Amino acid sequence: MATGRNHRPATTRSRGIPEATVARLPLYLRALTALSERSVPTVSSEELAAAAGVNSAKLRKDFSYLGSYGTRGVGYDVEYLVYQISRELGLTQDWPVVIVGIGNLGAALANYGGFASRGFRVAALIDADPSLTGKPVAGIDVQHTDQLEQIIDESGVSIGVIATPAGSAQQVCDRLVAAGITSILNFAPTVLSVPEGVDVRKVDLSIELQILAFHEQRKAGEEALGEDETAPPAAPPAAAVTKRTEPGSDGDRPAVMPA
Amino acid sequence: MATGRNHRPATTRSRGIPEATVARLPLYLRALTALSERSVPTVSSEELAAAAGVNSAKLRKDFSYLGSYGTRGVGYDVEYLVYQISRELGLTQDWPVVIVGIGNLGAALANYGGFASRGFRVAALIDADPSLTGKPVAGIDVQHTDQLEQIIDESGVSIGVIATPAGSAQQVCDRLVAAGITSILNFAPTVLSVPEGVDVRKVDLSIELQILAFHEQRKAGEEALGEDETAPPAAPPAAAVTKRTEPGSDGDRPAVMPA
DNA sequence: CCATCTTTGTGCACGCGTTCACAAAGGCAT
DNA sequence: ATGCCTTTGTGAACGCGTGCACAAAGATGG
Repeated sequence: MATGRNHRPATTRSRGIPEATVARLPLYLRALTALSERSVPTVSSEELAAAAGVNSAKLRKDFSYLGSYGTRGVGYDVEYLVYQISRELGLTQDWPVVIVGIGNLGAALANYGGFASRGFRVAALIDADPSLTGKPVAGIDVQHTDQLEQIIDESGVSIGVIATPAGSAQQVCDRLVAAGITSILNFAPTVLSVPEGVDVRKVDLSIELQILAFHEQRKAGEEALGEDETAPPAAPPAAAVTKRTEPGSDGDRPAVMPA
Repeated sequence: MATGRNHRPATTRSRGIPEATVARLPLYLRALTALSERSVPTVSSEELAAAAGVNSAKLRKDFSYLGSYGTRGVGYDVEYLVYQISRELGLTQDWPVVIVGIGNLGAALANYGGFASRGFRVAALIDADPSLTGKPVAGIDVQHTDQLEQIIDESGVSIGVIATPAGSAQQVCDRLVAAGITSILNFAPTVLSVPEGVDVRKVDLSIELQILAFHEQRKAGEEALGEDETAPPAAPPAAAVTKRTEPGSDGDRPAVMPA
């Protein structure tokens, strides 16, 4: 089995900044950017917290990890804070990104305008389908998987986006890592196995919907109480379960992949 | 200010099941489905944990919240577990879903085959652009925003997906909620404000990339140690910051929206 | 029927994250 | 200059989540 890697404590305090705080910095940055565009000079923690959708105490503690950038009695200087957070997140430099798997989702990602504005630049598009090779998507010619290593080597990208079917994801991942990629954003519904030192973040629409369904069911169950909620459908070892998923119809493509 | 809502403890133990466990159930379900398709009858917690990318102790504890579905010395019956988790997540019933905002992403979502296999059915597509009205996307005719309330009322959906630009998101959200939607998956880069009882989950590609960039920067900084890492760029109140984001270019559209 | 071996289920401890509450700090008006 | 008022920054408490480690349970072979 090719698993067992990719398990760090998940609490790696990178330079003393808690992971939970890092995950919220982009939220603050977005809210601050909006304020900046409206030429608002300063904000209080209360206002900014409301705009970011978090607790004000949490926000202040988050900022305290970055340093004392506020002024008591006044608040935070918007422009200065934008810069500080941008710098902390590493957004003051340019991050070339390669997208592998130019299906419906990959194409959508390539067209995403929010990349450039945050310092992310789509450096290359790669797909295994020969019929796509050479065709422009979002103004960039799609290149064939065969040249993956060469492309990464030449463009010097360190962040890869995987938007391939699940079946190819691990293979693509391995090649990306071997070619020098150290950060991967994975849209394929698979658990990727990577060596230590490589970061993987995953986005899975299906999972989010399932979590919503859980809460939705709970809400419905509370209203119409007294349903046949607790009725064991079959014997534990007996396996006469209505399978909803016919083989091959799912778990094969990432969220948002076309047919 | 129209904020201050949408803040529940985030630790709502729905029926005793921790939120963190609920978030992992879809992972287990996916791994189990794969095993089921390979006709594997039983799995141990160790094997399944490896396939799902989690700790085996964590997995056992997660399952313990659902009940004692395993057999000591043997493991878990795959089919039975698939059913139990599906039932717990509410996937044994059909969940009609409405997608609002048929841009590049919305269209990609509409084409996503993983919906149906998990019990999610795209009931309607809605967009504000009149030129899209009536045109089929993924076999479904796009309908105009004017009919939003009517559509939701007739189709009886309870889950809505927002893939509109950020500027329209809150307005769309309000209308969805008013029409009876109680669960929202938000792709727009905005903090949605919803009344109590409505669940919102957000997916933001830009945020994920920024988190990756942070770690990537940290990795690079550790290698090339001794950089001018700690060099305050400007005075705090002075605001001569190189703004990377020109107004309107960002924060206006959800991740994966076309131009 | 008994012994052995595997694997579950969980009690317990630990650590991170969140929140409260308040003292310190700075602006501002008088 | 002085006092008041606002807001930050943080010490401390609490709660959830995670992982260890082991006892209980059941299957399996003799």
